[in-house]
Amino acid sequence: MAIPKRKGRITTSSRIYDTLRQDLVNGRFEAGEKVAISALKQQYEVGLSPLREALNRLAAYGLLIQENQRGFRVPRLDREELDDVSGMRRELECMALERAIHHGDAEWESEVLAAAHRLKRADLAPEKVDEWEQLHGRFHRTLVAPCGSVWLLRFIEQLHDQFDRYRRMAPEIPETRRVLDAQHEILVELALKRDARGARELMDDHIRRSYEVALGGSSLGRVNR
Amino acid sequence: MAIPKRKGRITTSSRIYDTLRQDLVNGRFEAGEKVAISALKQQYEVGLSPLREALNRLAAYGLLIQENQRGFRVPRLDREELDDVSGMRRELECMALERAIHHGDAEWESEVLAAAHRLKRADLAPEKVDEWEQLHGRFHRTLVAPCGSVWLLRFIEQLHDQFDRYRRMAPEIPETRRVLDAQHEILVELALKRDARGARELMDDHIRRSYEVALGGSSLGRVNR
DNA sequence: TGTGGATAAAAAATCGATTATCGTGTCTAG
DNA sequence: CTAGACACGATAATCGATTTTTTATCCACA
Repeated sequence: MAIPKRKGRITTSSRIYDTLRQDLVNGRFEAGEKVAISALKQQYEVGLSPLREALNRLAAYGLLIQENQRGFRVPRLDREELDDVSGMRRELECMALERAIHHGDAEWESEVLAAAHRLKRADLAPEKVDEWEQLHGRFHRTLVAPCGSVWLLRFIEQLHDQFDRYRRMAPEIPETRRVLDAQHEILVELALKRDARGARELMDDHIRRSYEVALGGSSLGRVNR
Repeated sequence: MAIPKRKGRITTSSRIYDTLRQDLVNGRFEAGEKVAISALKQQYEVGLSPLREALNRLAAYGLLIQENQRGFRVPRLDREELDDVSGMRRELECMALERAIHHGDAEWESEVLAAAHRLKRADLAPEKVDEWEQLHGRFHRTLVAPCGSVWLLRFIEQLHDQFDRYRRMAPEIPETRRVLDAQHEILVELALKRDARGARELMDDHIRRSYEVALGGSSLGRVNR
């Protein structure tokens, strides 16, 4: 994979961090797999130091597990973990949405509308899935952006990344996909109408349904525990 | 400062991480200060690589700010930030306490009692403040431990560290200190009585009062913004 | 057959040195 | 004078090699 070299004040370390984060969220690594540092080194064509710094950051962020003297591992996919992440997403994202609806101004309304539109118009071709994911993430971020708490946003982002590890493993369920997409539209409506209560409930349902989808993948739905 | 050279499966990197984390939380660095890497290297007697890895982790954790090509800085103390941290602490810690009261078993009750007792009996001498802080942190962690969510605990821990940067700068207010200590006792009572509602409210008040204390330090109380 | 222990191979962590970038002060053209 | 180019010392980032630790392998011996 070619990594764009040379781009302003970007350090190798942060470049490889971004790339790895994407790849981890998108499930390009086997869950539970041990990270072969020297393999990554070759694969991404970076040196050891920036690579290790990136891995350290990813571990602190929760996308890797660091074990002293025995390197890094990709966290396993675990039913309980998914339950936890989903539950917290519901708590925090609903909280944030409610606050955003209180504080958001006209500019926010415009951005929400724009983000929703871009998402709706996005190319659904399988090879463009990354692009769709990008827009989807941005839509959700835009929605809660003016919640007034930097830390809340930070936690939500983190949970999103965790959640997406599961969801992106899961097979598509066209039926549910349609519902989820429709909910995006309604979320916008409710947000613009400043219906905090309604938006909150819808967001809760939205995440619950996404959870159902995420559960479908990675054989966590089965009784394998 | 001598760092204990423990054997076992501890890496230099994680050792220096723990030490720096402590020192950052305890305000041993000037807020806003630029981290002089080579100075730390000497001061803590470690190599560059493990030191940089630790700094990267701390930045991902939120105790440092990383700016590409210009190293690391200690975050400034900022009134809005403290408001945010306190607000989130109230939301999350109350949530966790309520859940812990639901799920906690007899073993938990014992541990809460023990932790509270150790805290109460702790030496209050100024040179033993680190020890008290240790016990205080452990008490709060024990209280919410069985909340059922690993991520919730993780976030709370992170917010605690942020909060303590402010609180430990602040001057003692013996009056308030007495009230806060008394609240610890009552929190235990309410927890054992499984009075979720009451405990929640008290925890909220507890954090509000701590906030008042934290605000006192670092000249954030003044209208300097 | 299985267990313990020595040892070799592999991987992780760390070091010492090099390279790239920033910040600052100085100089010069306009 | 002043804006901009340039050079240089300081600092951050990265590299290549070395040390330390873990993991795998093999063999003696009960």
